[in-house]
Amino acid sequence: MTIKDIAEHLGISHSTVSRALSDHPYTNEQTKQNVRQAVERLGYVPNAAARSLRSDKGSLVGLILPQIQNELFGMTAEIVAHRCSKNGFQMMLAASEDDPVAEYNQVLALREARARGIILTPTPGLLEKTAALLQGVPLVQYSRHHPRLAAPSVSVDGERGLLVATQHLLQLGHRRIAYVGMLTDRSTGAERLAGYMKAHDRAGVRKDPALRRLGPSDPDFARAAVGDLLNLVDPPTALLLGSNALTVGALRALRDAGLEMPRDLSLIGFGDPSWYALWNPGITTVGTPLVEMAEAASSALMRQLTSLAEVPERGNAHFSIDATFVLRGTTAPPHRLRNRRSARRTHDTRTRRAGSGSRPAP
Amino acid sequence: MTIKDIAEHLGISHSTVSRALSDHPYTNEQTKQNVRQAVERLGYVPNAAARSLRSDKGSLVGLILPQIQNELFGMTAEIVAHRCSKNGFQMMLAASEDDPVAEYNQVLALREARARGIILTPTPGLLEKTAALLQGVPLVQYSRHHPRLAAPSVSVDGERGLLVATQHLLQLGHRRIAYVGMLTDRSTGAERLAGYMKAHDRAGVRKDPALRRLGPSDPDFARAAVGDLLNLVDPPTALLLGSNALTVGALRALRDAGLEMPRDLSLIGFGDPSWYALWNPGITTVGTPLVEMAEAASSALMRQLTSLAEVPERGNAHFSIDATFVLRGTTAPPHRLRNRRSARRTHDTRTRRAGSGSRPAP
DNA sequence: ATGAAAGCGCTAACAT
DNA sequence: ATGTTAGCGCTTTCAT
Repeated sequence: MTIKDIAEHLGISHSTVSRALSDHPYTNEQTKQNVRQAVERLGYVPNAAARSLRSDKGSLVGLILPQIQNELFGMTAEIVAHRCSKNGFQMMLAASEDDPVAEYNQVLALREARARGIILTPTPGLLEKTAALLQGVPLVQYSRHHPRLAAPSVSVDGERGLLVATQHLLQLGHRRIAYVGMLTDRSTGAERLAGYMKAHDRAGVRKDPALRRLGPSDPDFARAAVGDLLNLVDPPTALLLGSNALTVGALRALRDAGLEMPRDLSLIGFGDPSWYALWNPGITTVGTPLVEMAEAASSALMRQLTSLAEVPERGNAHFSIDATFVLRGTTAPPHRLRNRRSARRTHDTRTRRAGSGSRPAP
Repeated sequence: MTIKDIAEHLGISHSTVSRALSDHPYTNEQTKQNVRQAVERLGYVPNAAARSLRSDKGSLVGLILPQIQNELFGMTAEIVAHRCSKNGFQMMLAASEDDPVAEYNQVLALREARARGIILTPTPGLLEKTAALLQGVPLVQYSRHHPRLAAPSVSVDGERGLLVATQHLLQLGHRRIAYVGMLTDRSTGAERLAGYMKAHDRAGVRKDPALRRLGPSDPDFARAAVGDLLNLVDPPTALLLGSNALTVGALRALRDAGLEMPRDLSLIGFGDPSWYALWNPGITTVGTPLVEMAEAASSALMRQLTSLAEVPERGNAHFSIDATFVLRGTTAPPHRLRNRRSARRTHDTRTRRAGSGSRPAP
């Protein structure tokens, strides 16, 4: 079923059909009716390929995320999709699974489909040819940023987030605070670790390297690392996690060890999936404001796409969204300092902002 | 940058370039080298629209899910995407948010892009024109099925799942078992309720309509419904949930009421996100075997796409995947029957199959 | 207000 | 082995 079939069926020319369908001003109203009716009856569906070939009116926007089975990225995808369709774009989602080759293929597919713009969470090992492919395409880096990519980025301020979280523990009296986080090849891993370190430096507290465990953002890694930390001669009194997945693993290790929080150990998680609040006691955490981040990324891309300038400014505008420190029930003064049981908190859902950072224009 | 530019640059014809790029057998090896080099240097990226216009070799497959911010559908998307790319297809994901109009637009976009096949979780209010648009397209219904769609479906056997769960509670001695589930306009809602009912009938236990609350699959609905149930003159001793979202809401209501499980109330959730097992005590639940379901749906679609038959059989093959009954710590005999504390279970991760159902060929 | 015709970038006969 | 040519379905001048 093509535009020509419709034309033939109606005994008119195919260009008239095209005009009728695109609501061209100088077209007979009656003809429009006839065409619309025929389209309906014959079940004609326009061919997007032909259209975008002729007039470069493609409306595809690509979103490449490391994984989507995770509440964080799932929600991101939903929000970005929403924002795209509200602006007349069609979003295409792909999962790179942190594999640079898969990432390359996805970027290639998007470029072949002449995507108008891309939002990408770059893998640490981003291929050189991928970066080349991305040249000149409206791009926004999401959640992570790669040095090779000269494009604006939107990410959570992990340094401040972990700084505030660590300070909270230090203030409670903890001196042996463990950190299980991601490797520093990811920008996020490096930043979060830096926050943890900085808090110690500022407070003049000695940092024990044995208390830092860096690895992949995988529950199993955290489970092993935490199990290991608990067996130390001088074990930590508090534990900080560097990602959502790592928090899950830590929780598992703690359950295996039969430890109770915050009695035996204080814990601050990362991310804030809905079940953290449901946990008993609620999990104190460094939350990532998903909605704000996704909105900011969408805005940043839309700004590039609708930019009046011929060459949209792809400057290194890095938007840093503040993390949210959510104080719940898994933190308390270390065992040896708690002499009054009454000091223990229960379900506290107070929330406060962890410092102030730059914010993108709405 | 087009194929013509490359040809001009090399002083050859554009068809030679095309052949070189597609590795045509009768092509000079040297020419191939030259072309590949020029492509690299000039940064040529093929135009997917032009290609699919000429030779209907589109490789797009659509996946339309109600929401993706949920672990269930997120994982599904990931698995389907994986299976697609392994078979040379490119997956495009869209979220309908259970809005029939959004659903229509997504199906239309997919049809316009000449998608080769679609996997869809139909909304209950599927539009007639959406069904018309889906005519003749390789289609698989996922997780839910709509009577208007004559296409194979893959879904979890919610009836058996809830039957087994209810029987478990009845065997423990519960006689007042509440069920908070989805409305019966969704096929899943109707089936799960049916399982709950059937278990009562088989055991000859009276069903109290006041103990059944049906509504949207929304945590807030469940929270209110459960709060209400607990205030009954003769409150339930056990609670069954009909979806993941509803389970979250129920947990919230129970926490608000300060109730402890399974001491004050037995609970069986639905779905099995990773944190159910981490909960203290572990949440007994009717699990949905995501991986199996997603694999089955992918297979069902791939079978249609690679079918040798001219007209692929779009018969009503409904694949029903068995639910998994996961026995953990939130179920116990009702209060009045438990006279020995020792009967209480802790973290039990034993798993068993809830009956046997048909299974698609691998 | 409508028809005729050109051309978007590519592939695939058909020539050479 | 390579060049020439004809479309794929559509939009968009340019005539009429």
